[in-house]
Amino acid sequence: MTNQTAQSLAEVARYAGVSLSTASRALNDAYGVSAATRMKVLAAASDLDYVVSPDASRLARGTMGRVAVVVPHIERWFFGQMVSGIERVLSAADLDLMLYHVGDAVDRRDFLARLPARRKVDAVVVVAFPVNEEDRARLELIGAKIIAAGGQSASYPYVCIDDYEAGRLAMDHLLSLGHRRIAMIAGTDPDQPGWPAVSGRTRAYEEALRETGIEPDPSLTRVVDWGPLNAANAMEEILDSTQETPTAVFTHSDELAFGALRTLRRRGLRVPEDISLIGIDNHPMAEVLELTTVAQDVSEQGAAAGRLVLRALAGEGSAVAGTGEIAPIKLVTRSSTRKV
Amino acid sequence: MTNQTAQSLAEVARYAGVSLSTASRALNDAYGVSAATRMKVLAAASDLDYVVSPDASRLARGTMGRVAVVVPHIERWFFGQMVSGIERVLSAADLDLMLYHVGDAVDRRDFLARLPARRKVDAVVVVAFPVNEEDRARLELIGAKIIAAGGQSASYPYVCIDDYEAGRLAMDHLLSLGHRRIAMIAGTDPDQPGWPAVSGRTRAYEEALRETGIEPDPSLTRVVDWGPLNAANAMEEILDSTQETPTAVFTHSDELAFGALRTLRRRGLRVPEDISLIGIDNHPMAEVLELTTVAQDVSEQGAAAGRLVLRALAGEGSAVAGTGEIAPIKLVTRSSTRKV
DNA sequence: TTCTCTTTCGGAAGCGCTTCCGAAATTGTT
DNA sequence: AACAATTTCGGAAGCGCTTCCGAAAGAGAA
Repeated sequence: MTNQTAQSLAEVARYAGVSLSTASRALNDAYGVSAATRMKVLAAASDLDYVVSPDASRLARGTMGRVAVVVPHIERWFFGQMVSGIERVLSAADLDLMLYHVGDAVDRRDFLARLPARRKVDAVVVVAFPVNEEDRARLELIGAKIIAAGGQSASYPYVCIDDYEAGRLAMDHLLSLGHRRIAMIAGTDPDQPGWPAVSGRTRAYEEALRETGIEPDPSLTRVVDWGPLNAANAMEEILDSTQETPTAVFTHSDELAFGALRTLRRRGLRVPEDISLIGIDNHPMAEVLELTTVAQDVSEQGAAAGRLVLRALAGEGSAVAGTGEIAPIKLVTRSSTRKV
Repeated sequence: MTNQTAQSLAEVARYAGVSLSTASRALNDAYGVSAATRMKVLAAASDLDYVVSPDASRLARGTMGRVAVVVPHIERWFFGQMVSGIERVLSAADLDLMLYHVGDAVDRRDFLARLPARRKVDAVVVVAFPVNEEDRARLELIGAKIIAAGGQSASYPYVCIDDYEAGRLAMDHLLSLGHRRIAMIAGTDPDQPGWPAVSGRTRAYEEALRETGIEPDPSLTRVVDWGPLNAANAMEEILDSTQETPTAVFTHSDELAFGALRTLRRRGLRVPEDISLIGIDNHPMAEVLELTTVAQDVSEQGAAAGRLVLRALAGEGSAVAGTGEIAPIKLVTRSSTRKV
């Protein structure tokens, strides 16, 4: 029974003995076609192993059924989690996800100059990545909704954590353990010039200290590109540049903490006996390395972003500019921190 | 100068004062249209901020310009790297990448039942993930090329490492350091039933031992789902179930090694003083944790897979079934292994 | 200057589908 | 049984583009 495959609706219609339009209706509308003929068409379609060409369908219908997801780094944990969450809800909604890697400023320019005008997508999700007013305007002009994930925005709906709160959770934890001399390794992305240079996490560090009556010591602070090795170097610098070793280190992310951890171990400093260490993320390796951290569910944030897309496409008012979701965070105490 | 945007080629043609067909040719063919008129059209297009609708273009042309990338886990390092490499070459070739997450067998069934028939893509790259003969046939029927990444296949082009070789590199390293009592933590994916149960890495373990005159001891071996924590447990089991502690541990991946490392540390076993540890991958954390490993460049494998796609689409004979690329691997010696 | 050979361009068909519109068939009403 | 109200279905236009084909225009040859 090698039943041939139908490549077009026309073939199915002919096979079913109805007109093209009726066949189309049977497959979609479901109205204006009798149950009997619908069955006939459906049977024919199944017989011929036919499925509509979504492209032609959309061309005629005028919608895309696709959403772009733009990430600055595909390979990092955070972005993988995010994409995974987004994919989950988009695929459930039968939307296709087109992945775009936009590394540096050049890429970004290129991407925004091309995709938008190409009207290939109904929406674009930008992950931890800024879109300026002009680009936003262009995108909206062609009817593409914008959603931000992993970063706040006044111009479009977003989902992210409260970076300041996350920082405070970490810092307050250290302070409550009695730590006073606390170093910080801050993460930054040189390729994202538009991104707020000083994140809420840094602000949290400074304010938490000041509220405890401590003036932040610049020699205890380093700003590095995300990545464990950079943090490892920063940790060395910090240890070298100060006479009095800090009793705790707050890093902007777990991956930075891992790097710091390496340096500490190499220097013979035990964690947490000699020095406490805390990160942010709850990266899977954090559990393995017993790192105390501020947990966030990135995959779930991705899912939330996906839901924002769905709402925006449905034209619901709830997905308007500035409407954001703040994802929950939570201190996860492991054995990398202890009383001073 | 709020120049309005053109939504269709027709508008551009009118604006440029040429016919629709001429405008189309000016934008594509580049043949059969004089330089002067081409300039006119190009100027008009630029004036009106116009870009062709790739969908309509493809509908008319009959090609998709898209390739599906199917991964069982988006969020893991390996897959992130792979996708990142694929994306790099596809986007350079102006192909869109549609990402599909296919977790378990149900997803797989669903995916293969839908996408193929939907003729949405020109090719599909399956990452570390089996496609049976029937599915392959269906995909080819609709003209979609298949490429495998991170796994071998007799039915379509692939790119992967030689797992056996990788395992041998690791095992031979340990053996050459004098280790004789070597444990193994093997990785497996319960959601990938079609995947070879016993990978080349396991075979390498056994053969390397036997060649040295050692009969593999089952109590020194565990097979776990990928993920550090599982490996941590496996490591505990191994330590518990044997009187004589192994002098070295070979894990199928670095992430498994990380988990094993945790257990070893907790048990007070020093690496490498008391026990040597080796993995496969050269995961970024391996450098941080000083793990000796067998390095592979996964991103580059992704890029290679992308190139295979390009060749397959170009109809080149070099991308035929079974034609594979074996990516290079290399032992990276760090301080987690030493002479026994 | 007249007649070919090219080159350049417009017309029109068609990609596979949706959907408006009106004709035919069916059902209900009196 | 005759007529109106529905329902079901086919015809055809059109989504935005590509491309074949042939006409018009320009260039070259005689």
